[in-house]
Amino acid sequence: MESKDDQFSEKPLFTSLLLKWFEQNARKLPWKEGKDPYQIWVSEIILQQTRVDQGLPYYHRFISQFPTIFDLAKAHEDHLMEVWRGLGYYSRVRNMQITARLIVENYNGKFPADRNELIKLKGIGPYTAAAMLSFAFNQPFAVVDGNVVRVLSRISGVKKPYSSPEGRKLIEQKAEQYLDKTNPGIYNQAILDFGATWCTPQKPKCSTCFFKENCDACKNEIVHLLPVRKQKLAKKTRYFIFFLIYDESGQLALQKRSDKDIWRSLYELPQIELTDFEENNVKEALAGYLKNNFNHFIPTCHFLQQSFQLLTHQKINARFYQLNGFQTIQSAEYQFNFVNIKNLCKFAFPKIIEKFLKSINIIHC
DNA sequence: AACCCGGGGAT
DNA sequence: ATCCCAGGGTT
Repeated sequence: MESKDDQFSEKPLFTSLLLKWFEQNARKLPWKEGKDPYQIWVSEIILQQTRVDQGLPYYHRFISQFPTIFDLAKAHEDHLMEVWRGLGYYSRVRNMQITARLIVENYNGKFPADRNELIKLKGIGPYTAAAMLSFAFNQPFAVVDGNVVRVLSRISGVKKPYSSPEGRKLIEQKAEQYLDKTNPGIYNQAILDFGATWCTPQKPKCSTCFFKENCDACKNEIVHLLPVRKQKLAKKTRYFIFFLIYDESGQLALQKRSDKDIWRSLYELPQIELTDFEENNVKEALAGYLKNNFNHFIPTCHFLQQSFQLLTHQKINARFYQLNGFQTIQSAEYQFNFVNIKNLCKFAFPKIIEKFLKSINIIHC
């Protein structure tokens, strides 16, 4: 009686309040019903980077198609993909079958209750291992997923991104500190449900939160700023000038891009890259290019058009010029090749090049 | 450490 | 459009 109270009061305040919150607010989810490691594993893999609402119907279908790990191990790949279709991240299900076969072969169909063993399995990383160990085997491992990072960042005011070594250390330390080691499964479920339904990314329910008096982010009114995400690299802006060059027989000059940069191994027009499109800079670059590459007979140079392309990490500015009066005899050491424009369809171009070639009506595919 | 994998819901 | 989701594998 007294020991029970002592035990309760020894828990961190956050832990006690979270467990109390969970008593009233637990989500009912099918994989919480039993403690079958196989079903828990299936649910955790499905829920990687996937919302519960989205994954739920897939979970039911998966379990009905592959009720045991033996069914999964001997399933045909087409059947797997049919069940997984539309869920995304398809390597998840391929890795599942690799792991299922290994578990059947080496472990008689039963997952080992050992983190060092689980973590070796395809598709099981730190999160999924902790989830399986705590949910199925009641071992004291704290889950750390997007929900947990958000909750802990806010209540503890962690301003380092989880992706940084310092941020990761802080969060993992807090996760370990708050974990209820006597009931790790319950605690982990609680913090996941709390993150998913209360301490949400947008519009968290701070005004009715059990922890608002103690939450660092809430007290300092920086909830909306946490967690700090890894800074996306600023979009680099690049400036290319592409040259449309025909030889005497009407063939077009192309060159292949290197393996290092964007558009690797695609084809493009002969090109120079500038630091900007400031007028004098462009003039100098053009003059230099013509002088260095066509020193016996300088072609004339006409501006055709300008265009833009937005990539994930880069903003591309492109200008296109046509060079007239090119003479093949001087081309021996050029890095580009001349291609019959009838064959242009065979080459893979960056979107911005393809768009240009279509705009001047020399490819149609 | 950076990049890749993906469809979908919320804003 | 952008963010983010019960992350993990590869290079």
